[in-house]
Amino acid sequence: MTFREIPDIVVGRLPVYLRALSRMMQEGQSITSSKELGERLGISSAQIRKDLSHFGEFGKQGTGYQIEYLTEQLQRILKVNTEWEVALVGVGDLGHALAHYNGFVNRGFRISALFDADPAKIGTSVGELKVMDAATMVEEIRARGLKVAMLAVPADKAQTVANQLVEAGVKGILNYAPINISTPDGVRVQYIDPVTHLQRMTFYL
Amino acid sequence: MTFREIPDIVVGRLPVYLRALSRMMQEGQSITSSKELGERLGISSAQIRKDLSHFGEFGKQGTGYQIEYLTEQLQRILKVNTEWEVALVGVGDLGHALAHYNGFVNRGFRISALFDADPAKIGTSVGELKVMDAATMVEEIRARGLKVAMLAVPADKAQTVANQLVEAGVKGILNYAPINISTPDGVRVQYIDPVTHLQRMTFYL
DNA sequence: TAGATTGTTAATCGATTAACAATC
DNA sequence: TAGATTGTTAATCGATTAACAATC
Repeated sequence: MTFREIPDIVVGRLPVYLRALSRMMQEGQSITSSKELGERLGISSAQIRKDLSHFGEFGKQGTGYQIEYLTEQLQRILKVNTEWEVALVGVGDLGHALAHYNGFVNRGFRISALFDADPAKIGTSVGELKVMDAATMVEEIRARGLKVAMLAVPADKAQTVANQLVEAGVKGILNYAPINISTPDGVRVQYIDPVTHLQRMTFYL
Repeated sequence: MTFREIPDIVVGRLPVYLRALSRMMQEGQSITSSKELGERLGISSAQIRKDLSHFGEFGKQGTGYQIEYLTEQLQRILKVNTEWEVALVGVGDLGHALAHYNGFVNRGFRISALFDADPAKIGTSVGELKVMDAATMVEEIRARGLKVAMLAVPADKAQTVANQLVEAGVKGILNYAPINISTPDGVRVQYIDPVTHLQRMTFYL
């Protein structure tokens, strides 16, 4: 029952459950079952029940799950019941799109600092934020106590910037650069590379 | 040895291998080993050898793998040795960023058609492409024979547009909308939702 | 040759599923 | 009560790893 024993693959499915539950709630539904949720997601009902059982008992026999209650519990488990302030490094096209993205709202994250090394970009405004000089990044992130960052810099800068983020105390990095980066134990990295996803599909075509 | 027997999880790692190999090649390296590649990626050397063994024998005992040769083979296996033309639906901030993204080059993909339903966007230029009316999408995609599409529309439009893409003959959809979509057998969907990735990290913080 | 590394087998490990008692 | 669905156990299934003969 301690966190260490929870398989990472289970943790990875919780956000997907959470997203589907939020959707159901938006649609006015108040109760669901592992069967219904599974059908929506293409996952077996047994797996959903098993996954949830790692964390406690959230349902009721014969009835299912109160969507609002289960949502709250999953948010608590994933620690997204409060809002994490996120640093965004690299304010190119992708960085702009992320800075304007309104999909973070109510899902536990808010971009609160922008950094770029390009003098032409430093000081400009993107949404409500001003782009700060990457040279001040370590200091700034540390002072604000930011623990999560998104990396949207070119591939050949990614490892260097990642090292700085680690130095600044960041513990989770969402890496948009199409390159693997290495970090010390205790620092998590997630990758978003559209091409790897596309290549995974073309195999089957 | 037929494709049906290859585990999907293995297919999912091939693009990662390919990316690392390209990087090594860029760095002027010409030979690598499963050990070295594994260390770069945080994967065991045995797993890399096992994964590759599903498709053939690409290395040489005592030496390792010729990076150029292995790259070619992986490109062929993933069918990215030629360029896929990709339709992009939804030309908001994210769509713009994707349209301008130069990371597709030499990795098997090229965006060749943009669609949006917003009259204010239809006819405008993004890069070298003109935004087309979403109303003509099914026809246009079918006529061009496009098989791959990226979906960057709001969540509440995603399923409807996905249905149209399927109707148009698309077999692979990269979905940026934060919602699960359902498609018939034979149509693959991959998801990119930054928030699910972030939530997966905060669990451990 | 000596050293290194592959491809593959068998063992281990872990994840998924089926089934069902408990119970709402 | 009858029907439905949970949480959990045990069985099944699949993926990873360790080990090593083959051989460059």
